[in-house]
Amino acid sequence: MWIQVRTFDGQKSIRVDGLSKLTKIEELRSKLVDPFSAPLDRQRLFYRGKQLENGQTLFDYSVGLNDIIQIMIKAEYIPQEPKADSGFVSETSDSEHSTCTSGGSEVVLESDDQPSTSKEGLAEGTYKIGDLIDALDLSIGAWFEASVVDLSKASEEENTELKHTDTATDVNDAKLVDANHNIKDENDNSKMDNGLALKVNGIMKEQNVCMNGVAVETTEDTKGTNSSEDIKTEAPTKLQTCNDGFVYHVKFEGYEDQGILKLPDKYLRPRARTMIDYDDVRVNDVVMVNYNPDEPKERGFWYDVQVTAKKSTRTYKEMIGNVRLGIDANVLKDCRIRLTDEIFKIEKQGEVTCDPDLLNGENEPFKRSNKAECAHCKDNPKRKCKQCACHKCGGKDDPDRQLMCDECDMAYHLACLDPPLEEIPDVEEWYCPLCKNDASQVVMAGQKLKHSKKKAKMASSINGSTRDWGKGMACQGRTKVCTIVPPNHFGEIPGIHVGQSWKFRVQVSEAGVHRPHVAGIHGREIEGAYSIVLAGGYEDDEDRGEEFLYTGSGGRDLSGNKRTAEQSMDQKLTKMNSALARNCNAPLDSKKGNEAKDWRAGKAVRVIRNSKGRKHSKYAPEEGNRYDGLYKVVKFWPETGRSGFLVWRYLLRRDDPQHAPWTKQGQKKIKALGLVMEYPDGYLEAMATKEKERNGDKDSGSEEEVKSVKKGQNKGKGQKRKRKETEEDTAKSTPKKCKVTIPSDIQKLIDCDETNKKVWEEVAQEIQTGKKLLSAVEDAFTCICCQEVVYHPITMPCQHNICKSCLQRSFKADVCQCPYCRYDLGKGYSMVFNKELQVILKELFPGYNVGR
DNA sequence: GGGCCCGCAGGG
DNA sequence: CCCTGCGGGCCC
Repeated sequence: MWIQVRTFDGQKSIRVDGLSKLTKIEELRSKLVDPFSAPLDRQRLFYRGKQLENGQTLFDYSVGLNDIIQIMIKAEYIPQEPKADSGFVSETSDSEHSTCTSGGSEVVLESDDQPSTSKEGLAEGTYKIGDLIDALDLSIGAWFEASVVDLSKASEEENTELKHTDTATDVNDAKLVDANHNIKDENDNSKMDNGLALKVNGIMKEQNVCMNGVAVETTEDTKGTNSSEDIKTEAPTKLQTCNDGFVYHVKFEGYEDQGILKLPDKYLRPRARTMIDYDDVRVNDVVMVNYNPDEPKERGFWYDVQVTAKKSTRTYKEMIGNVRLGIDANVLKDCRIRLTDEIFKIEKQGEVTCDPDLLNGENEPFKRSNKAECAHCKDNPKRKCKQCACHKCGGKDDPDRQLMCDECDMAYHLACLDPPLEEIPDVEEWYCPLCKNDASQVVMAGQKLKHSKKKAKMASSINGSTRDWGKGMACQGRTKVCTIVPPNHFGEIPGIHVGQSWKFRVQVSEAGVHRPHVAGIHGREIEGAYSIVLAGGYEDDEDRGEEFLYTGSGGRDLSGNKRTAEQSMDQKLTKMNSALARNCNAPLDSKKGNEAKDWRAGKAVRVIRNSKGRKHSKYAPEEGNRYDGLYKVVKFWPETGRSGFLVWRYLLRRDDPQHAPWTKQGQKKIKALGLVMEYPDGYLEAMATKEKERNGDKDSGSEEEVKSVKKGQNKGKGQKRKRKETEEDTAKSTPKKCKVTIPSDIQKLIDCDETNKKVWEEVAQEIQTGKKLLSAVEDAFTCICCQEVVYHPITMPCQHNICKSCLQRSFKADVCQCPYCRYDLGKGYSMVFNKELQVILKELFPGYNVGR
């Protein structure tokens, strides 16, 4: 086995050969000393977030074949003269100061509510304490109902910066849902908002960032408020927000728990109270409406909008307008306002009263409703909601008795927890059952691994044997998974050609051709068998190439952790044996077996032949495993096998338009496609180093050989090499006419299409001499069904190129499968028809619904 | 060359 | 969770 070791910066990466799963970490380290110039004690190794410790094995950490281990090389310790001032002081003071001052506002957590010392003689402010106003939320630019709770003379600092006081300071409060839940919800919302970073009230700390963009930095332009002269007197570089020299301490209605915000008069105005009828709104009017920039059909927040158009029918009224995000330049153009039953006049300061006493009775402002905080339950207090209330029971009762998770922010009733809690726990952080890591499973750096339940149950740990599992592929797992088709896919795998071969069974599994590593039949009892491997594992097999007799599985005693054994009991038609029988187009008879009348109508089985079958079969490949195409089960029956025990036997017959690999045409195609044995990544290199070690350095020829084999490994490369050879050949024999290379498709046709070979050679020549345009033949393919050459094939979603006439002849719209490989085009999984195919299918089958 | 026996992945 | 298995490498 081999793995990759890479430095953290990715600069250096090496392959380490000669490992086994049971290799100890210290042994691995010794192999890294030279390549990384890293002494043993300075190596730190990491895999999947764990630091590898001496004494453990690669298997303990589940390190697999070709996996990457990261190496960190510790710096050499050089004792230094201690310095007098080691950055201690600057570190703490720095972080204290810089927090929360990012935008135009500052969040200040005051532990005790200090009364303002400068309150006397402040009655001349624009607003009075207790005034009912609308206040602008700077982060989203919407107006909220608020009231003035205090005011103070703007200091020099406050004249330029907004200040915010948060009253929720109790440590326990931070844990309580009531105090924090809203914040969480809004955070979630803001994630979804497209760059608008919409949040309620700009009160959370994070919002300082948002404020930057929306309001504060654009205060030079003050067209939205009263006295612009004041501003002009100020130095242009300094941000000016206070017009009357006061800052108002404002409480937002419905968001009281989020504290008091200090705002200048510019961001305040008398509470909206006058509803305007839709019909009275004129174009160019500026009014306040409810709008949701993210979900225009839903309720949102209250924004000022300049109406640009009105559209109405008998039943529906809407306005088009430019929504102002705040009082400054940011505008959302041409928004459709649908909530036209609620349009408010924008009140001007000084023209109306803000005094709550005077606003009583008929004058009392209409309570406006905002966007629901919980998108799930729309804030319906009667509805249970596991998103905004207890995540266990959904109950909204007892908010004080709910705990919020510090990871997912979901709330839980103390009583809903298992075990239930009596009190809010006195801990820094609390994690809900879904987020909490099992502390017993966490491995700290330097700690030994916790033994896993799974590994404890394995044979190796039970019998305590010290036997090594080998340095090869015997105990390796997959390094890739086939996702092109589901595991229960019948028929051909797109992209896999007849004749393609793999050295190891695990690779065949990775390719999706035959998934089990050891088992001969892959299938499901009630569905059928998808693939089988012929490897001469059962003595009753008989291989005649186009047809063969296969033996079912079972009837063996596998005790002692064995994978194979001699027949020692009768086989049964269950599990995989039953699966294979179901491929036969005949009812399942588990006593006598059955035979298909129309054998081709059965389900196709992919057949893989393994080199081990060579003992009895001349059709087996020389090396590894070869995909031989699709076969059908003609009949199945029970019989007494050579062992004297009953075995189930199956007759399979080839039914695949692709030529078998042992035929002349098959061979040609394999050659043309450049198919060569595939080895696992790094395998050949590992073999080469092994060989080198065995021979010493005297024989370097073997390595060369390996390299040349590897070059041909990749199909593409093999093809290229082939093409290059032809080019060179032609260059030698005929004078060079043109530098244009023959397109690979044409080359393929020259190689495979015996009957039209001359035609294709002519075409190739025409291309090379510039007589024919490349684009005209780029689309030339052989139809996978009739093998005719077609210029514009129909490419099925399974990548098969099929000519129009073949598709027309064999495609069944009601079955909806690729006529060649029976790839399910419609029902099984989400396959998307390309446009070209859609058009063609519609043309061929007028009633067929291709658009899904 | 034959015996031994392991993880891994798949299905039930 | 348990049962199954037409691999594969190493030791004798």
